[in-house]
Amino acid sequence: MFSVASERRDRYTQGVFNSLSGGETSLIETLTLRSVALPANRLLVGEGEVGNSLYQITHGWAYRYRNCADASRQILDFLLPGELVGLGAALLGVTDHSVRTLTPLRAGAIDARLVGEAFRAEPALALRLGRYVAAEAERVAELLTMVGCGDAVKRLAFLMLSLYRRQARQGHIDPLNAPFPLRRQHMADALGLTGAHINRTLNRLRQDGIAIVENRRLSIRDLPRLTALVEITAT
Amino acid sequence: MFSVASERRDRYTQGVFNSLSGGETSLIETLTLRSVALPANRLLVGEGEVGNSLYQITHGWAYRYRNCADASRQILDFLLPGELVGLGAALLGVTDHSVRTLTPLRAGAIDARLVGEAFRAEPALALRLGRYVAAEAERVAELLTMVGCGDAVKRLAFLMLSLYRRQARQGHIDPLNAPFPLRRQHMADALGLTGAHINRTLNRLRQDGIAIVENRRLSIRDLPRLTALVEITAT
DNA sequence: CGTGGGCTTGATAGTCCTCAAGTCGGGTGG
DNA sequence: CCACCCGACTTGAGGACTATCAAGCCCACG
Repeated sequence: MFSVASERRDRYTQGVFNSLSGGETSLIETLTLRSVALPANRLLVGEGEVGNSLYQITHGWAYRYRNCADASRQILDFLLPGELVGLGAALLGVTDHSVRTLTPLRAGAIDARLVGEAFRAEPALALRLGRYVAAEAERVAELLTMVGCGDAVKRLAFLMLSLYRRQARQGHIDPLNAPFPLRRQHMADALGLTGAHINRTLNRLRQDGIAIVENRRLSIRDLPRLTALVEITAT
Repeated sequence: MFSVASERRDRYTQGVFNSLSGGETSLIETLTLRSVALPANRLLVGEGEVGNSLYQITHGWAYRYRNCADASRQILDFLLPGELVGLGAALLGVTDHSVRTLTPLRAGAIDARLVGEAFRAEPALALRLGRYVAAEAERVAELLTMVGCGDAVKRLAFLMLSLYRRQARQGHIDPLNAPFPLRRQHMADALGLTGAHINRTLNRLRQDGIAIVENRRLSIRDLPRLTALVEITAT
């Protein structure tokens, strides 16, 4: 007897809830509330909410960001299928950032009490959640490093590689035709650049035969050189 | 009967281990190994270590950073007395960044098994650790936002305010004479600027009567304007 | 078929970097 | 106690990278 929710979990939750014990699984199932579906570019979690909203993405991408000044924002991380939204908020009690859908998105809403329950009664699950938070922090630190130390080419190469690898880790992905649903402005907001300059930089990467972004897909033409751009290049 | 370790903890651990239950306290005491003392500018944790090293700082400051290219690095966070070093590494099993002392430093080394034990047997302590990791991630996200969206003045104002507030939260600090042991190069590496430009920007803040950094101390002359620089300023 | 949003591209300007030389201060060894 | 020395700081000139602004284009959508 499988619920719809558990089938979904089997297929998509490779990063967080895979291979759980029976108690953990039943706890999660008890606290999984409902499934939500949103179009692209919708607010999932608003900054400053006293969020009881915890989601696990089943289909589609989203991104976390903070508003800066008037019209500018900083994208902190992209969220892929299988990943959690709002775990940090559930732990700290407040959300300091917003989350918005990048593509049409489906997600399972989970009762935020899962977190408290996990720490109280399911140590293995709690540890998993802790590691998830640490891994997320890891990614933000990596992005900060690139924004702080790299020029436009290096930052963009990093973003491409990073998103490609995260997808590849979950299953086979064609490097010549990987999903890459970011618009120019998303890349700009993630990397601390402008849309216009992103465009120029993409042109250069295309002309150099390194990578092409087209039609919301990424085609990596020269993985070694792309990797070299991220690892070696100074400014 | 108080051990040296527990006295230290009473006075300095306001962010992490304060007001613990008896079981938690005894667990920590069991796993607190020894005290270490280091001069300034020494490596505490090296990148790539399979770190069993978990510390709690008792005196002095340190900072986490990642090496970028050849000679450049990105400082991710500063670590103040009472805070933990190496918790992320203890959770994930690998360290992706280095930690270096900023001032002469004393710290208590804690057996990294504390983390596992906490999750297994002390849920309240585990939750506290989880929150600590989330708060640390929070700070990195905030720094990324400033580096991504702000000009030099805004970034520097943010850094001053952020470090001042973290100290003020732990006890009363004179805004006109707050500890600020960063060299130009540390500010540069944290904010994605160069030492030379940090210097010019500090000059402007001093000439505008907003803040002065001198002799490793920070003197905030106009807190409202300093705050406004961080919150309002666009470009 | 009109419209709007995203993309593209050019010209111009600004912020910040690079490089380099000179100053200052503190620590060390004689 | 003093001379020396090294690292940190300071300041200037020139240049690189990226932002800004603006206009035209293309496509998807209503």
